[in-house]
Amino acid sequence: MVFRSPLDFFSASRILLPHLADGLPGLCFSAAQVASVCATLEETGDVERLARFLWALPGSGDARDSISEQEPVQRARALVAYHAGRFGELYRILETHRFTRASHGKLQAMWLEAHYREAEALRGRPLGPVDKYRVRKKFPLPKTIWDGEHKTHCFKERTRGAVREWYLQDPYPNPAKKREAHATGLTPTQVGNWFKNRRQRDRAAAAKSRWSQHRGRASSPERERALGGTAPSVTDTDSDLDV
DNA sequence: TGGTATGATTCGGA
DNA sequence: TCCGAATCATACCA
Repeated sequence: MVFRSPLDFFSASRILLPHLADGLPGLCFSAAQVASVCATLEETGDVERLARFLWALPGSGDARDSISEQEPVQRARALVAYHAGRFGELYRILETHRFTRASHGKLQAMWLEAHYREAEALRGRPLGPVDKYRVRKKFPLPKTIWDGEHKTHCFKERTRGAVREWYLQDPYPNPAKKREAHATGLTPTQVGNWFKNRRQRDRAAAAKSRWSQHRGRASSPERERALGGTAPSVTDTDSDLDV
């Protein structure tokens, strides 16, 4: 019989030698083969089988140590802990083993999702985007699953000042002007977004101030009703609101 | 923790 | 393709 992979071997041995059941991997597989089985089971999404396989690995000794050095094995342990809701164990695995960049995405998702679930259970309600942001701030990703690179969200004050100047000159920049913005380190898309957001927020502010003036003049409930009773939409008559 | 400012994204319309 | 509107995501402050 030819086995294409350790997983084939694992499957076949369970059929041919059921009395040995899951006791096989620790006895028969090299650390590399155990890692390969873990990776394959993880890929197939068969977490239950993965859990049984891990459970059957040697609990102590040199064999265990060499198996534990394998990244796919630690990744599998983390996955099983996550699915079993053993979040403490998941965090310990993620914090105490250095993972390669290729694994970061998946492990980061697990780290965050586990913390979200704990926070949800604690609060008894689903988390909104802001709640999730706060959870992320409270439990930053460990360096073992993150390259430490921060993404900047806000533009530099100098950059913002320059774009503000252009906006005052012309709130509708042409493509050439957007490309000019390259000097500030922004992409044309970023410049376009900035102008679009600025126009939208200026219109909203103008509409709001017009509305408060209206309200100031509305002295009776009848007049209030005549004006519609709600603030005018920012979609109304933009022409006279543009900066 | 709520409020707010700000950059990015999505979607429909012209 | 560009626009406005709505909304999301992130960051910060009180």
